[in-house]
Amino acid sequence: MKNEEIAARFGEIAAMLDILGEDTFRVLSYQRAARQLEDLTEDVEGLVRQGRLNQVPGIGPALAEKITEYVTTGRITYHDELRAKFPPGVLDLLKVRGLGPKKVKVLWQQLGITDLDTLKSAAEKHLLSRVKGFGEKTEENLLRAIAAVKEGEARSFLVDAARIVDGIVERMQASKTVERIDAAGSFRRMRETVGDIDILAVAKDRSAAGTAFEHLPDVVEVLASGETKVVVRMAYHDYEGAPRTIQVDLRILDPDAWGAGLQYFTGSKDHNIRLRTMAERRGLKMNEYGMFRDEKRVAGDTEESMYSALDLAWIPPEMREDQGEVDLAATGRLPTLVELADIRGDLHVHTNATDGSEPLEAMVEAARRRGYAFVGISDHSVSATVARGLTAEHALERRDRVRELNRSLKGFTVLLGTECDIVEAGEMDYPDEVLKELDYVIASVHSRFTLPQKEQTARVVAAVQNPHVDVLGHPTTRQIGWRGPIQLDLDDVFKACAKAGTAIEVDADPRRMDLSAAQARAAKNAGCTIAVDTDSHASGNLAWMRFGVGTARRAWLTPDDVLNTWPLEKMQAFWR
DNA sequence: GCCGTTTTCGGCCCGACTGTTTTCAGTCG
Repeated sequence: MKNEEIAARFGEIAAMLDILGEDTFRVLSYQRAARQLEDLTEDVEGLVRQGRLNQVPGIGPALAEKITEYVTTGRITYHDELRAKFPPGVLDLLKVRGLGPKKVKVLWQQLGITDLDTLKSAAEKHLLSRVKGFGEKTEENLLRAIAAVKEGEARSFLVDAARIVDGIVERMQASKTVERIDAAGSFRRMRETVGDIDILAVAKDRSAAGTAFEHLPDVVEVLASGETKVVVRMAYHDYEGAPRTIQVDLRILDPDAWGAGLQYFTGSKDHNIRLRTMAERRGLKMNEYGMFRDEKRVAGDTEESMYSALDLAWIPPEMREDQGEVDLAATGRLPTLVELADIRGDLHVHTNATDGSEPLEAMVEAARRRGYAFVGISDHSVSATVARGLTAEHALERRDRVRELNRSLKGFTVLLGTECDIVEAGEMDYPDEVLKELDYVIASVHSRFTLPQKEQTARVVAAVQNPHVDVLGHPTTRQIGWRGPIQLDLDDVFKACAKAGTAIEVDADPRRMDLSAAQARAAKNAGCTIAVDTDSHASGNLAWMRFGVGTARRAWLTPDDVLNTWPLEKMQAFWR
């Protein structure tokens, strides 16, 4: 998909225009288009072919032309021309917290600073404070911010954000300074990673709440501290144990503006812009304090009241990305999204027979305690040597153990499956005689990641067409922050899955989130059934289901679309 | 740059906070 490549170029164009001092609204147009391209469910190349680019909100004639140019020639002349005006490194300066286009321009054109290292030494030598608009405090702040950029202030995994949110909510409640507290922002929308955390609170004594927030354990820096807003950086260890930091914003709201604030700070930006435009046409004014007709507030205590003032049904946060959800809400056609409570079981679970850390019985018990009706055990096949994959004999050996468990468990079913490697050109790692003895088969790519798109696609399509294969596991194999996706024509894969009756997975491992929400939505539109799994390697990982469901909701999936919400018999019939 | 059931031109979200300023520009979300 060239969507991301074009989005990245539009982002750069926006940054360069911004530094050059061009019209802000042109800059915003490029930024908006970049966001839309990132979230697009369709391959932009297809849209170009079908002449449907103008259907994408925020893409007009000028941007459509640039997209078409990139798709046909692999470059955007306008982008190249702008780039030629900028020394390499200047755009990196924008990543520094506190540096925007205006200041970067001054640094570059007045001081000749074009990269982070030069900026650092200039700040250390106090060369910056000689320039108008820069002072001693700015130099100090910049040095800290440069260090943060160099440490790779990456976005945080959803699972880590959830733990941080829970900790903050618990401690702030214990401090007795807040009457109400909850998280908004991209966390509430369940984006696969979050850049910062937005916490909203209602407090009688605002400054007491702010002070309590600033003094939470793990706060390493207070970035801003005002009457209604406090911003801090917090240290944490990610779910794999690596030390990291994340920015957390606290907004303090009036009780009767709770819904308005929740709506406003949940976003997304584009969703809110669309609502504000609607409000304006109705002679209403909409902001984080409420919905107003002239000076009179007509809504704001609940989110529902805000949407209702615009004659809209309440829109689930996961759908608020300006992808057509507002139209559906206006006409009462919003889908009933899948919920965590709809999930009847988890189909992607490993044990210590391969690379999991706990025995089969422990994983079964943990799944049972979650209230599931079934769990599928899917250990690796023989070719997965790093994961100590099972030989065919060992894979089948456990059938008796599972039968025994199923006899002793009331109202709960253990399914014995496999996560079987797709080997070579799409053959399965186990022979058919072995696959047909198992309750179900997940087929996954764990090798030959660098095949060209044509071969890789043919390989995966061959695998999903195997009559014994029931689920395609983590289809793109991407791992956030580490490994990009394999080259796959997902449209072809989706078509093949839909035709063969093979489900396709949303793997909720925080690093995978594979399929992504946009891809899962495209899969649904292609007629695929989706399995939402955790790929658990320890019993604690089963809780990742919450984030898999979040991704499914971002993909607009209903319970009907999700295989593992179905009754066992229906699911097994689908497999046959 | 985009966009339109009052507009094909003239709008485009706007408030909070900081730092350096001495009344406000820049940044952020």
